[in-house]
Amino acid sequence: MEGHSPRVHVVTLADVAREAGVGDSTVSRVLRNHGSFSKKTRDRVSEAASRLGYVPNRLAGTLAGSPDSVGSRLVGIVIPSLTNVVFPDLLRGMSGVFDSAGFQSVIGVSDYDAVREEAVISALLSWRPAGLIITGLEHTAATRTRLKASGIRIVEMVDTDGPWIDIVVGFSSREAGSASARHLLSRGYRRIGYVGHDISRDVRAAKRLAGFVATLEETGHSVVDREIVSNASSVAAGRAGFDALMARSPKIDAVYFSNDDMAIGGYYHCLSRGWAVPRRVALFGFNGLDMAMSLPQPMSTIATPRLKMGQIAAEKLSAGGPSETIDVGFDLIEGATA
Amino acid sequence: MEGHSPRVHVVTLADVAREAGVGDSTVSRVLRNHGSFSKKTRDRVSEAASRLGYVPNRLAGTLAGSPDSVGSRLVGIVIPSLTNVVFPDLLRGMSGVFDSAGFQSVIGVSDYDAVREEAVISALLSWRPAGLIITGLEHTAATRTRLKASGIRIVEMVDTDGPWIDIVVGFSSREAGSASARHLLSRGYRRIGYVGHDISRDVRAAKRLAGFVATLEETGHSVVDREIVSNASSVAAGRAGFDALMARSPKIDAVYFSNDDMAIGGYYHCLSRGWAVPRRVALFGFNGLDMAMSLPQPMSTIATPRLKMGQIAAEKLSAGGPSETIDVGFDLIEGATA
DNA sequence: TTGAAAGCGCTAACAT
DNA sequence: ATGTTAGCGCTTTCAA
Repeated sequence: MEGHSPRVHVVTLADVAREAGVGDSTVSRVLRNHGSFSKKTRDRVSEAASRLGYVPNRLAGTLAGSPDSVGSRLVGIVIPSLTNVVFPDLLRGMSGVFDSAGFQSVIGVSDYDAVREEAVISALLSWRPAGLIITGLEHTAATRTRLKASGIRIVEMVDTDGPWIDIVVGFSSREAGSASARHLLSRGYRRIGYVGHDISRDVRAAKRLAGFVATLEETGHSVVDREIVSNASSVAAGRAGFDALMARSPKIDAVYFSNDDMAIGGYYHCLSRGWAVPRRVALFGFNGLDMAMSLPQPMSTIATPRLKMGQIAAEKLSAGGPSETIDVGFDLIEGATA
Repeated sequence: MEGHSPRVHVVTLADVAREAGVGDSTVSRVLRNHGSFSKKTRDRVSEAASRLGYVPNRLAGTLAGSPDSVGSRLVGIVIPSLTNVVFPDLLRGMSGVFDSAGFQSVIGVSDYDAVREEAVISALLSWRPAGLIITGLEHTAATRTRLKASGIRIVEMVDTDGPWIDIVVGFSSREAGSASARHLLSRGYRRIGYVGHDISRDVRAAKRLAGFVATLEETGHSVVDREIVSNASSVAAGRAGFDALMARSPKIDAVYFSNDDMAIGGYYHCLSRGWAVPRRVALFGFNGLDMAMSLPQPMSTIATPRLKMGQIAAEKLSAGGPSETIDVGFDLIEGATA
């Protein structure tokens, strides 16, 4: 800290009060437009405040605030990753709602790791947020306990398959996998492969695969071969995985990908190889990304209501109703690739 | 709030002190591992703390903290949008640094609007952050004044073309545009078009275009036709804009896009039309996204060090050196599309 | 090594 | 309608 800051005196509420020639509490009332005061004092105060460039200290405000109003106008958000487009979309959904509600969000990234998540949640809790929005239902026992003990609103978003804490907003990952399997079967594909990214960390991708496999097996079918790349999902990873899979099992007639990024990689590979899609091989993704739906042949995939989930999660957090589970569902997109 | 919370008593430092049979300040010292205390008390205190499930209240801690330690372990981040992949990448870069430094980040979205930005920054400032990372150099006069008066570290990231406040981490958008123009000219393209998204809001896209046009004109050339779509940038928008442009000016031999998303749309259109790239028409993007580089023909584009910018921005914010401008540069990728 | 006491900047009774 | 007085939960002198 050298560039500026010769120990800047930050303007406080007391400074404003002195400047306006009124008491502290009057300033507080005027600035929060709460309680009663004459029109004249209102003007004097707001004028003094802006003349001094007063910025209220929310830390102090929240600390002093009534013990009823649990927490501040801060909300904590925990997402597994910023790499995956899905999460920025969720944030975007919340953003609108929180903006109009006057909430600020503190964001933590768990990196798909329940232990890191525990640490991140502790850190967020120490800011005494009004509530927490977290991703998925898989948490450590300690996290679950601490969350319940916190007494604040907890929203778990994205997935609905499992035990929850307070409010859940999402859809069934397992069911999404099943629906994908049913679609491929109904189209007549029988030699089905899978290309996925590191699934030990992405629990929901694992659940989709589980639902997918279960549905195939219920009808006497199976995944004939699978290729798991060790990295996070990406177009490049999908392309490499698909290449490896098809080289090993060329008779495969349809591939289920862990998500659209991966599936786009597969599609690019088909383009390069000159393979007709879906004649030579059908492709099925997950997410319903813009990039995937705008391909020369729109991807067959499952579109998830990410913005909507974010919005609902934010609304439920700020509203304060009973605990509940909201299933937002998903849409199977019958694209041109499967 | 009904699900749980029959007015939960949140454990305070005083509770821990009572439980451990010591004074408040002792607990404070032990928990922050600062000052001196016997090994015995250390154990008693930390045991009591974990038995009670104590979560320190950072609001109170920061408020009480020394007036020297400007601000908390909170940093404010302002980005224009969450839609554009670029910004999550920047956040990701910061995330790692802040995690290890024990900082929490509060994020605000300005929606490419200087007036909204002003409001967002005020809101962030009210949490008394240790510093602020904001995007770009274009701010309202009021924002600039308030930022300077705040006395905290301010990092402006992404762009270096213009007047700054404290620390700048980025590259020259104008120069990126120029480099793109030079590349297309050196490859022999002469009938050059432009397809862009709403540029009145995205200042940096406008600067790139300005640099691009200036360089063409310096060498006696010009942009023969341009198509601006009114929406935000997306693959679909790029495709539509490119279609319109080529329908109107079919003789165009190269197109400069406002970014990779848009350029991918153009590429998809060529695929659908069966146009050979770059023979029929060359394409040039901006950003260097995974999606663009993994195309059957890797996109010719400019890759920007987004993670690195985020990292450096975060480091500069936490480190506290003199004001400075750090130019991280960019890489022109000689792909297969131009 | 430890405790007591004085705030940090604000809000919320309670007076007036 | 407005001022006065306690705190909110913590950190930090300053004594002991």
